[in-house]
Amino acid sequence: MPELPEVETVRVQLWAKLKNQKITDVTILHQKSVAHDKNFKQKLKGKTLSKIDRIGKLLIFSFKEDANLFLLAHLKMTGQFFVTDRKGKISIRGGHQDQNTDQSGLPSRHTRVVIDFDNGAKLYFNDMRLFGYLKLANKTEVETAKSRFGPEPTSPNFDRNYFYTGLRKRSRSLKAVLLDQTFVAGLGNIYVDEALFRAKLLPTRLANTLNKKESDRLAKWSGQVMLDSIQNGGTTFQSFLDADGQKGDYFKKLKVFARQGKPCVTCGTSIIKTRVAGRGTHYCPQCQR
DNA sequence: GTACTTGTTAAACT
DNA sequence: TAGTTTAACAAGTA
Repeated sequence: MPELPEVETVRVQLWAKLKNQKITDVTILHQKSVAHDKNFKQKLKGKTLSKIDRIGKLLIFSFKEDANLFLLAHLKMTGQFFVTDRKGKISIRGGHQDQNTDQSGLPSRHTRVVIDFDNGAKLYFNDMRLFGYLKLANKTEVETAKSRFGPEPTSPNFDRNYFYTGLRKRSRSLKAVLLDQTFVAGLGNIYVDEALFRAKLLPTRLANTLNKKESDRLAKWSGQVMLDSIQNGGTTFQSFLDADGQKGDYFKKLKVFARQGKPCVTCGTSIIKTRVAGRGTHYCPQCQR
């Protein structure tokens, strides 16, 4: 489940391998993965990659030849990018690990799109469950897509008053509110649980019951857990692999996620796993209130 | 065969 | 109108 830190890690690595490279060919193996766009290949061929941006968990590719053409990429649950070099050797794996790829090489049975570049690199988009997508968009559509994202808690300019005001007018659980990308962008199931543990707040706590101090604590940790993860190359969980097939290191630092039944690192109480806002949720019943 | 997994959105609801 | 809830998507694992 790639969240902001994993997507950011992938963004940096893709740019390192593909910057200013021209697309020489596109192979679509599954139409759904390109939003059923019949002109996908024709529009991309011959375009030179000039930038890769990210907002929340969405990647936005720009091209030198056409300022009104963008490629939006979302990995959703099981999307993953691979890049191979001229010799076919894998130089990037990022996103959700596809067990099959290790055995059968590329393209694997979950490869949905292949993009060839003129330096001999190939970009593979694998997506087992087909939730992810590569989608072409114009400037207006990109602006619309961007407008649906709230601010990122990782930003140094993240506004704690906006956060507090937003919490006060929401009657849902903290878990649901933090997962809402229109309120704050970038957190997914893993980092929501981790941020709540560090802020000592229960996932079931209703957002409008927090005081300013608690809100500030949650704002701080929401950003900090993701920044820490980026520093460690993302989280590997069934799973995320980064450049050169390296596993993200952050998994080792998770304090509650996937630790149900294990002792809380702070107080030793058994970590609980339950369901909140329709999602698997982990917390310490002693430390979090 | 059944339950369960998750990011996002559309639709129905208050 | 805006916030909330739920189903749906999809295919794999336990």
